[in-house]
Amino acid sequence: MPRPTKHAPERGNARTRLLEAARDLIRAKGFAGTSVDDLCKAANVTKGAFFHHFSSKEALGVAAADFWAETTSAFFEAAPYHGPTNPLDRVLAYVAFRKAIIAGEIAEFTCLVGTLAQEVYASAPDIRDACARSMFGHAATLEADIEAARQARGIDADWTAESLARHTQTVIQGAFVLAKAANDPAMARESLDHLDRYIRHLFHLTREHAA
Amino acid sequence: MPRPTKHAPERGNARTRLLEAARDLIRAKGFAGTSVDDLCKAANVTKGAFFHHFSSKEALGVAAADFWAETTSAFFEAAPYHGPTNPLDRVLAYVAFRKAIIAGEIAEFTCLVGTLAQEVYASAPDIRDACARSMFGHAATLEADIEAARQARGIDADWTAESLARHTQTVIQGAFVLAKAANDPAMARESLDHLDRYIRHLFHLTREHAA
DNA sequence: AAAAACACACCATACGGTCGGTATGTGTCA
DNA sequence: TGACACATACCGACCGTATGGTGTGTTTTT
Repeated sequence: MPRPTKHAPERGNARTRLLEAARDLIRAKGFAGTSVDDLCKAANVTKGAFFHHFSSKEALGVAAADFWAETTSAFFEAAPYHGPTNPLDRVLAYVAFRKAIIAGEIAEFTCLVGTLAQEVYASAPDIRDACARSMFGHAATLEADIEAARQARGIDADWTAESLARHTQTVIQGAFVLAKAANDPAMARESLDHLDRYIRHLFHLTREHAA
Repeated sequence: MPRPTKHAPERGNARTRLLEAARDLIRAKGFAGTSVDDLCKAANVTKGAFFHHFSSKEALGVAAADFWAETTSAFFEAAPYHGPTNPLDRVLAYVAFRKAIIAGEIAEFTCLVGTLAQEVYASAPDIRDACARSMFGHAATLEADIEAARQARGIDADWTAESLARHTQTVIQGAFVLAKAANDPAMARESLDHLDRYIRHLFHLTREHAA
């Protein structure tokens, strides 16, 4: 038994709890709109702990983006869309999966690094770059399947796998913006249908083809 | 001659100058990251003038979104993409125009209401709704041409003009997010090429078709 | 014993907002 | 036409609080 002491929150994971609080609060209120005190309250730690683990609020922003990259990587690696043996089917399954997880509270399915980058791209280059690493790193995980599908189906494309992979992220990020403006997740799902249709067109698929 | 007085900035347009400052500063630093003092300094007015014209900072946010809606409406109405006689050509010309104006400083070509909505959608519903009006109002200006093109070309679509019009905005908003993260406008233009290709596919156009 | 992981009181400043006052335009009526 | 009343536009000092950040001390782990 780990012998809990007088302190209710377990010691040694304040950093993680702060990063989780950052992930949730920043998605709901933005970076500048989330104060250090807010984060400490949500993580159930004091300011001392905060500045013990992060040299500044901006440093937490960088760490939060890195944390997002790690957790989402693990999440998508474990996701079911890798199942199909056909590369193109995996790509379409990815889009379907992204659509499927757009449900519930907006703050819970939207993207931390998209929000963060849009807000601080000019005032906090370190955070922006961490966001870029997460976003484009995730896009890169799609490239191999897209390229394999392109060659397998002999598509003479005037686009690259890299470019199409990035475009999927464009649509997803834009879908989040419209969903927030309309306060309606359906607005985001709608655009993922267009993305699905676009990819099928690129690969000369009929709409009946099952993903 | 209007007889200028001892005051350097002309009297009577403080409100407009504040809205212009808001448009520029919020796009660069975000809403929460822009203070009332920042706005006053940029507009060359005092706080007294600010709170004379706006009851609160949030009220300014709403007014800035409305101001954006007005100015962009005028801008797009006067834009050259309305030239072609063919509705589909006008739609493609719109996409080309949107691509063409993505150049220079990021803060200067990105969308105020997209940034604003993404940041305050949960904490300031009034601002969010004003952003939605601007964004979806603009999208609606494309619907007629899309629908006309669909009928003219006899497309049996499983999508609506309304939905495709919104999707163009999704791609544009997402393109801005990626451009900010990568700190590179080319990242945004790239996705507009995919949007152009998608629309051509939807309408069974060959790539050679000139817009 | 030493280092890491906190807690907490405290600080300087920046923030949104208020308030009393002044300058400028505008309508009205003799 | 001019004088007065009134409204609008704007100024700038001030207020209470929230903010990011610090310093010192205490607890827990190694």
